[in-house]
Amino acid sequence: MKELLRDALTDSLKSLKEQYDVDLSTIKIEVKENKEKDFGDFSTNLALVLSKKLSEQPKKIAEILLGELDKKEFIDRIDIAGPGFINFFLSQTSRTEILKTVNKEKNKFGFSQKKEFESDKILIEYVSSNPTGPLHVGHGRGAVFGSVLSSILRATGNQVDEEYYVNDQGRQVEILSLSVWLRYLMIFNQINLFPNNCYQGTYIEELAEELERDYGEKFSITKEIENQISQMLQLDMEEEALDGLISQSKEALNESFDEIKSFALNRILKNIEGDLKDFGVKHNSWFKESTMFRADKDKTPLIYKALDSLQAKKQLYEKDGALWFRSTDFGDEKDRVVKRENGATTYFASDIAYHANKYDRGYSKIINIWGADHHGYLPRVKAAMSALDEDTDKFEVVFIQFANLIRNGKKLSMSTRAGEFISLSELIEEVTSEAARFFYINRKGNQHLDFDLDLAKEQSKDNPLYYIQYAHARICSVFDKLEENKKSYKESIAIDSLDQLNSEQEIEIQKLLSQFPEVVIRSAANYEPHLICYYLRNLAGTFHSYYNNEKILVEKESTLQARLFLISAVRQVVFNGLTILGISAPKTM
RNA sequence: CUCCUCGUAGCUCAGUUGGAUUAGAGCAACUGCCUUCUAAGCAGUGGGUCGCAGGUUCGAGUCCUGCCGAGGAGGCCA
Repeated sequence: MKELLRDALTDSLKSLKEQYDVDLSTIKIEVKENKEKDFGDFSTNLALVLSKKLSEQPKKIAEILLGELDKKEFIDRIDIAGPGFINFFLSQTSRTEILKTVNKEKNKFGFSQKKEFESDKILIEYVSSNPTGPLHVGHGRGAVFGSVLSSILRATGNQVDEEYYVNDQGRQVEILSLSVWLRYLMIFNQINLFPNNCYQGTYIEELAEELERDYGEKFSITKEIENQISQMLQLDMEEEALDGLISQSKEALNESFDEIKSFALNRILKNIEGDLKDFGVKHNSWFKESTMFRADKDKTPLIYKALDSLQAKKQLYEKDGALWFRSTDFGDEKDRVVKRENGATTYFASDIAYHANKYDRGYSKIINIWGADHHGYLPRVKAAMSALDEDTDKFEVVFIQFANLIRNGKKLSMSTRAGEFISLSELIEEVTSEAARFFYINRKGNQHLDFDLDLAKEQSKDNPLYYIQYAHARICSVFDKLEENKKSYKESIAIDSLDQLNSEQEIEIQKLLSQFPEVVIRSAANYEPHLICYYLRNLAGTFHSYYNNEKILVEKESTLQARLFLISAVRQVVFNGLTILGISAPKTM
């Protein structure tokens, strides 16, 4: 409908151009929906925008435009109001068009295909938590956000890949391996002390037990090494001492250290993947940091390839024995180390190579979902991409704020350090996966979120998810009742009876339905999934109100069929919206 | 100290990319509505100097600057 109005305005703009001889090609025609029904269904501020360019009174321009606007059949009336707004009043038949559209497009309504441009190939990287422990509630919000955003971007006609970047390299993973091994040795009573800066969770002990079950005594040690290790062990160790212990362990175990490492990593990753699956989150690609260090088919490993090309562009220099990247030349606050004095590359170096690889894979958009605590990290990654002559406009990062869990009106405190965290799987078990998804996404991502556990479990109108799902169930139930009454729904009669739908609420519902495609597009363009939640809440509310006000199963056949047609469109749109959010639309509740 | 995100009703938050007498929801508070298609719901009432001060223009909750306040970030950690 908006399109039709815009087309009509474009035509009248052309003739205006002839009169004034001014270039109007840059003018953007905006057609807006009105909230106040006294002002009509739609309006445009075109005359106001033009007034400066033409140095003419807006009202006069509006009149000229209006004169040029042929009275289209879908328009009932056109007014000029206020300082120069042009208001359009739609005819009754054009309003009900939307119902036919929904009825025709069904599951596809609100989903668009891109015509003018080729669809974008988009990579979304999200979650990417370190594989050193199970996912906790802190990861939940980013997980749902990424998964719903992917779904929204697909709904608007793009091809989307969802990727998890696995940091299976570096110190944290070595501490993990060490932690598992030490717990394992404790099973054999070879040591009896566990350092505080090793990983504390009970899952480490479980991994150690599994290790013992699968490998028996394979990783136990001689008395001599036992003494060496015990001597180094302290409850409170310096970080350096811990590194010493890691090298000592590597020496004692040789290749077996890597065996423990990959055992622990695989178990934890499997666990993470399972938790995500239970949460309705599925990545189709798992990119391991370690793959960038492999020299496949005599090719230079990706990490060195990236560093070499920075080197070739003279963006690296040596200082204090380390290798630095001139990120300040590209707007970063200070230069960053890519290779340490000890020869090891940094995490940042991996990230440079990883992001360069994303570009190499030919994506037209590269989106990262990061926790808000990483925001200081963005300038250096951007700097690196600029230095490599990549188009940084393709690269976008969405920062997600942390969520507080609220129970009995009080914040739950969490400390990762002491292993006191609520795991994601515990949360899902408590409130169900769907409620968790909805509550995480029901807020702008860059906003702090209070997640009220009690509310998420509540089955009443206060819980927006139940309220929305209930609208769907209610409509289904009306159709069930219809059959019980030995009546049936006949679309052909309905389509001929749409003139029955002209109460205020019926018009309001049709307006809302026609907004759905725009809401999806807007939430895709701005990366704002919460808009869909708010939209559905709104639609459900309008329906519940209508339901209470007007009996649907009435005697008069034309009215009955028309109302059924209307609510079945509502049901379809609620269903489509929930589908995008990855949430089910139950038939009964 | 520098940089990010933010500040809207008692609480939790929206606000269609700068639009129209009257800035919207939901909680919470008060008042009504079940012999009826699900009351798991609906209708109504009260509640605001959009943090403060300037600026940009026909027009600002929305854009710019400066203050005030909240949270976060600034490692040869990942």
